[in-house]
Amino acid sequence: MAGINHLEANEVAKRLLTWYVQNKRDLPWRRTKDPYQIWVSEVMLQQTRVESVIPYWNRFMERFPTVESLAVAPEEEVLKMWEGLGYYSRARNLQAAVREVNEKYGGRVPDSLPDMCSLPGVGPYTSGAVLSIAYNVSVPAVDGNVFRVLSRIFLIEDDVSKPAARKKFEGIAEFLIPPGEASDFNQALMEFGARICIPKHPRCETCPVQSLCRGYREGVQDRLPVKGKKKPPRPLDIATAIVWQRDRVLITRRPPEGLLAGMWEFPSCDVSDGNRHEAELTRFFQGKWDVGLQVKSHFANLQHTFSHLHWNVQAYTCEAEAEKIPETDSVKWVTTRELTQFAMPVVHQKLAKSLDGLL
DNA sequence: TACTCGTGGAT
DNA sequence: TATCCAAGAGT
Repeated sequence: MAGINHLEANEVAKRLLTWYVQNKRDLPWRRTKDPYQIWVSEVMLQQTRVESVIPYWNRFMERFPTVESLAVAPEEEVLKMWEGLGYYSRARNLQAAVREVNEKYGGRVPDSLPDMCSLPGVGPYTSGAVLSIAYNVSVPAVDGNVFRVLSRIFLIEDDVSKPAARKKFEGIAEFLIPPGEASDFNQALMEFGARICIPKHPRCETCPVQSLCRGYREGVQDRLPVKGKKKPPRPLDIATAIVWQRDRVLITRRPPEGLLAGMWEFPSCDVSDGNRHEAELTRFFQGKWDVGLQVKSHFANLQHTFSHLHWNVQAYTCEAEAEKIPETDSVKWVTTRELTQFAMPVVHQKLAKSLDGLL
């Protein structure tokens, strides 16, 4: 292995493993060896904090405890269970993958890398994580923690935001795995990164591998890993119509692909071109349902920032001829009570919450 | 390769 | 307050 000898590797691995066994957190998905349940946890944990995932995973396991229970569930119910977690294509891909496992593999989660990796939503990290953690297969599972930990210990200055860096880190991570210890060791790398070798101000004073850490020795641990800077979110102006008909309000379902795919929302349109919101909303309803829309009053102004977008949402209370807007698979008239049954993005949940005062 | 795709918490 | 960013994958 490039610049790392066996003695060094063995010592680093041994100390991380020992530290993990003595210090690991009691997380709910660590109480099971069920590959499906571990898989679900890994998907939920993608780009998401442990504390956020715990209640979602507990509810999800209660409702969908097995591959088959998730495979046969209505997609809308799965999405509702995922509401608030973000990256909703994870839920759609997970169910598609589980259905594939149910049919092609008789309901047993694959224990081979090619099979696992071919499933939708299962990439190089998740496939390695499930195989190693659930089946103890000796494959690497390189996530953001592992990039950070290895880049510091071995002083690697490759830009980890570039896909090319992954190969090098996977090679080292695999090289480090003590024979027969893939499950604990891969989790040790991640747990260590989450608790000791943290992004800012790493706790080097209490670090079990301090004496072996090249980054610490050179005093550069705070500048690792090397990572390209993100672009700021692009601003987007949105106009939203709160359309009432007696005690019911109009909601529509977003398209099955793209931002917030399949989520329900109050009818909205992009008004970033600077046109007047009333005119744009009226045109939107005219084009979609061939119905007139009366914008009554400004209702709320909400800001919401996504990874790459910044929404400025202006919501208006409106009136329209409800008879001309029939319900379909993607159009519903619902009471505020029924609203809670539909998966909505957080920004529209906030609008929904403030609707109660309107009735 | 670079961009898309959410959310809430830490600094 | 602004920025970063957390157990990534798809295109």
